[in-house]
Amino acid sequence: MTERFSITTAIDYTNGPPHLGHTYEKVLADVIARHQRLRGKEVFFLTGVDQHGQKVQQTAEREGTTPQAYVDELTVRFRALWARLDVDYTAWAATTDTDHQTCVRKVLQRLWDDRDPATGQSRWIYKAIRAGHYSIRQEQFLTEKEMGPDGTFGPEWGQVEYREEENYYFRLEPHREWLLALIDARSQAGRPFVVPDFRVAELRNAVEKLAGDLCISRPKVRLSWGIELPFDPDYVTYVWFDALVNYVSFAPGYDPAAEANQTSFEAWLPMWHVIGKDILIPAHGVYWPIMLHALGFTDEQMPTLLVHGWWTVDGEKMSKSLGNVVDPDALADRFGAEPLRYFLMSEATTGRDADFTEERLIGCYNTDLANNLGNLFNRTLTMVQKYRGGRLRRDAATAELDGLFVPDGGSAEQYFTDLAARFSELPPEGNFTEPVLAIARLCNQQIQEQQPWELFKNPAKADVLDAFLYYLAESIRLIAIFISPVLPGAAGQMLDQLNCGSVPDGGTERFWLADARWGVLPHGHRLNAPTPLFPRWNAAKTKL
RNA sequence: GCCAGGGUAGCUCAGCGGUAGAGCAGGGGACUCAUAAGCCCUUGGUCGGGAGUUCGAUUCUCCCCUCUGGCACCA
Repeated sequence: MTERFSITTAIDYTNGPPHLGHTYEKVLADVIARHQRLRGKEVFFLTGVDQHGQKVQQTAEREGTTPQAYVDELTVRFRALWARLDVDYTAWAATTDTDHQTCVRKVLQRLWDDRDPATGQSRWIYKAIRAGHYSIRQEQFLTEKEMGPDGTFGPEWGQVEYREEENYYFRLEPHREWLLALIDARSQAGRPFVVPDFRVAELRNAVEKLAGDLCISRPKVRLSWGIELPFDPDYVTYVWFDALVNYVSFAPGYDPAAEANQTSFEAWLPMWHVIGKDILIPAHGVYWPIMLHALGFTDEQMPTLLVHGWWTVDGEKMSKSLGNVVDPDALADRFGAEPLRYFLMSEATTGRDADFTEERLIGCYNTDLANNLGNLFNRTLTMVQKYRGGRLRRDAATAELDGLFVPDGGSAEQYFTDLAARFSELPPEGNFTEPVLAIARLCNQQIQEQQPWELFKNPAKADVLDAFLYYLAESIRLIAIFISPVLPGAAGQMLDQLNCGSVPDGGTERFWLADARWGVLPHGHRLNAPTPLFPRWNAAKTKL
């Protein structure tokens, strides 16, 4: 059976347009998903939007529209951006979707119905009254630690009122020891629960200090924009049991009412969740695994959390008040979607914060894409056209070139096999651009070394020239395959220029790691004339 | 205050016990197939500071400074 891989992103809150951070996360997940597909896996890739909650309700009211109309409009913008950036998800999560709402209600019902035989009470959910100061803006009760020295609350909380309110709570503490054991076991097994693993200790600390339970409801009288609790129509679900459930509600074949997970659904577990560092603790690192555990998911079915950092702009935190929020659409307008994808993936070290500057984006584009990759394609194809009328000879004396590309004198076959194996083993948080650039650099070096223009002048060296051109053609075909997760569009153009309309063993997929081996282009194969893939960006052009 | 992660060439980072590395940026050179790209050479670092262990420390231990996250406390 085909191996499976599933990956999700956080779902974005539809209270404002998408920014660079949203974009990075989706591109990161897309690149990982494409890499897995390249390896022949069947991929489930879920992303989407979180549309409920008080802020949406309030903004919609303020703008004189309905919450649904308001979120629909923003949702279109998110989807349009992902389409433009070639984010190739297989399922779309929107929390106002009927199936999702049904699933959330079933999940809650199941936990509500899971009774302790001794008391007859639900083992996981209970109702309780809580009194205290409540921030309307932040939708939460405040504790003493938020109170200032003078007994008042800071302006960041907005209007604060004293309130007595009855709500439903989800028990967290009974799962603490289990979660600690899971975190430790996963680290010991070499596949940490949180990647990169330097965040594991952070999460562990948070779990050790876990206290109190999770409030999962809001009275309808003050928040109507949400999913009604199945066991109490006076309440709607508060964010986590709505938003987090999307990971399973939109997955194929999940049925919360079933005793055990269905095999059709289990086949997609465990999942990778790509999230920002701000929502690791407590949402994804604490609430979510505990929710899954209460629902009967096994330890083996628990996800891995891939936690990425944030983007700053010119060294400063992105914020609306600073006015430095980067609009991904504007960047794509100016520089193109693919260069933007490339920049995001090569500039950021997964897990850490990264800085965006326009200079770096342009520098990265010119150096890597125009000068290195693009120019390599252009010069290679041009030489094949000029020296051999566009045709390759596969049967030339390749043995003469063995060892040129490999320090220890290995064969071309071995070289390609090793490269493909190494590329295949890249972890999801790995660097997908540098290994490809390394191949391009090697090719550029070898061109200088072999001096094909001299070989061309010497009829006695005709065989060597043929062999060398074939070697270059195969190398750039390999590059096209390897770079395809990051630059799917450009990689397609690369194969077009190589006249690889359909890849031999690729089946329905155009990019297939199985094709990343030596000697695929047939004898007499005709390459197309080159067109520059990434025209060099210069300052004059920016003024156009 | 506690926990974790950083502090290595101008920039982004790798190395993590045995004479300091890569890419980019800067300087010089030879070449011409190419998007004035590429290639070669090169400038540049007492590897945050101090002490210790060791034949030997960027690499291990301790202390300190500093940045980033998380947690807590005071109020």
